Amino acid sequence: MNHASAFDMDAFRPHDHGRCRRAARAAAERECQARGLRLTPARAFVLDALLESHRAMTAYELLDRLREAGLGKQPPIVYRALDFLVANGFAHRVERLGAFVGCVHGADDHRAAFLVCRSCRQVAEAVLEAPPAALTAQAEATGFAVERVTVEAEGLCERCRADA
Amino acid sequence: MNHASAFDMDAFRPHDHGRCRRAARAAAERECQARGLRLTPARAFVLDALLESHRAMTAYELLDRLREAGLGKQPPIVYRALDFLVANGFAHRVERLGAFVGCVHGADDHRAAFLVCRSCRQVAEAVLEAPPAALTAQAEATGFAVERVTVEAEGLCERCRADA
DNA sequence: ACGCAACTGTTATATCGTTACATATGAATC
DNA sequence: GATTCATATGTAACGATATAACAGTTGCGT
Ligand SMILES: [Zn+2]
Ligand SMILES: [Zn+2]
Ligand SMILES: [Zn+2]
Ligand SMILES: [Zn+2]
Repeated sequence: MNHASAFDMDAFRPHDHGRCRRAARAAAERECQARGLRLTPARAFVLDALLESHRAMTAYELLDRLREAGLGKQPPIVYRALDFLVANGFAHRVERLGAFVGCVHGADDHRAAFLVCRSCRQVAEAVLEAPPAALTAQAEATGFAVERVTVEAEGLCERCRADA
Repeated sequence: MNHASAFDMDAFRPHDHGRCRRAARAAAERECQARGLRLTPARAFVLDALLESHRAMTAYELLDRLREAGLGKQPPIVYRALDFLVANGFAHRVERLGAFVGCVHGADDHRAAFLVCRSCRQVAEAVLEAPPAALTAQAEATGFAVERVTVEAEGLCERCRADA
C-alpha cells in the first residue's frame, strides 16, 4: 500500500505526526495542482495551522494567527480560507464545537466521522463506509434525499481519562 | 403496542400532528411527575412552541415568543429552559443548525439521529440502534470513551424537492 | 495591454450563547 | 408559621461564531 492507514494516523495513537502532516499538506498541493485550484498564502497558512496538531481550532484562533503572520485582520479572510479548505475536502468542520480540523485522509472523496475529546479537543477522523442503516431506511421510506451526513462522537480520549 | 411508532410520527409523513404533539407533551409531564422535575411555565411554553411543528427553532426565535407571552426578556430564560428540556430528553439540539426540536419519542432514553431538510428546516427523528461500527471500533482500539454520538443527515425532504 | 474571474481588504452587522450577580419561589424542617 | 436551603428566575453586560456588502487587487488567458 502506498499511504498510511487511517489507524496509523489516529490522533489518539502515538504516530509520526511530522510525516502525517507533510503527507496531508502534499496531498492538498497535488489535488490543487490537478484540479486547477489555488492554494493561496492565506489558505496554505490556515491549512498548515490546522495540520500542526489534531486539535480542533476555532475560526478566531486561526484569525489571530493570520494577524500575527500579517496575512489578514478581519473575519472574512479566515472564513473564506476555511470555506475553500472544507469545500475541497482539505479540512472538516466539527459541528459540535463550531471548530475546524485538518483532514488527514488525502482529498479523495470520503465520508468522515469524528471522535472528539471534550477535554483536549483533539479529533480523530474515521472513514465512514455508510451512514447508519436506520437513517437511510427512514430517508428512503419518506423520500428524503440525503446530501451530507454528520457523525461525531464526543467523549474522553485515553490520555485525558488517565489525567482525571 | 401502546404508542405510535417512530415511523407514524415522521415529520415528513402526513400524520395526526395534534395527537403527535399531545403525546409528546403528556410524556414530558408524566416524566417530570415521576422524576420530581418541575415543568415550570417558561419550560412548558418553550416545549409547546417546539412541539407546535417539527421545524427546528433557534433560541432567539423562542425568546421572541417568550417575550410576546410575557414570560421573559433576556437570553438566559430561553437557554435555561432549553438546557432543562435537552438534559431531560424532551428536546434535542440540531448541531448543524444551532437550533432545537421537540422530541417525539417520549422521554425514554434513546439515541436519536436526524433527517434535517435544508430548505424547510423540518426535522425527522430516527431512533439509532447503535453508532456506526467503524466509529466504535476505532474508539475501542484507541481507548476513547464515547459519551454522546451525534448523527445528522442534511438534505431535501420530498416536498421541498417537488417545489424545486 | 485588455478583460474577466477569482481573490482579498474593510466596515459593519447578524446570530448564537455565557457570565455574574441579585432576587424570588418551592418545599422540607423546626 | 418561621427558618432554611436548593432551585429557578430577572437583568445587564459581554463573548463567540459567522455573514453581508462593496470596493480594490491580482492572476491569467487572450
Ligand atoms: Zn498526525
Ligand atoms: Zn483528550
Ligand atoms: Zn407530528
Ligand atoms: Zn423540506
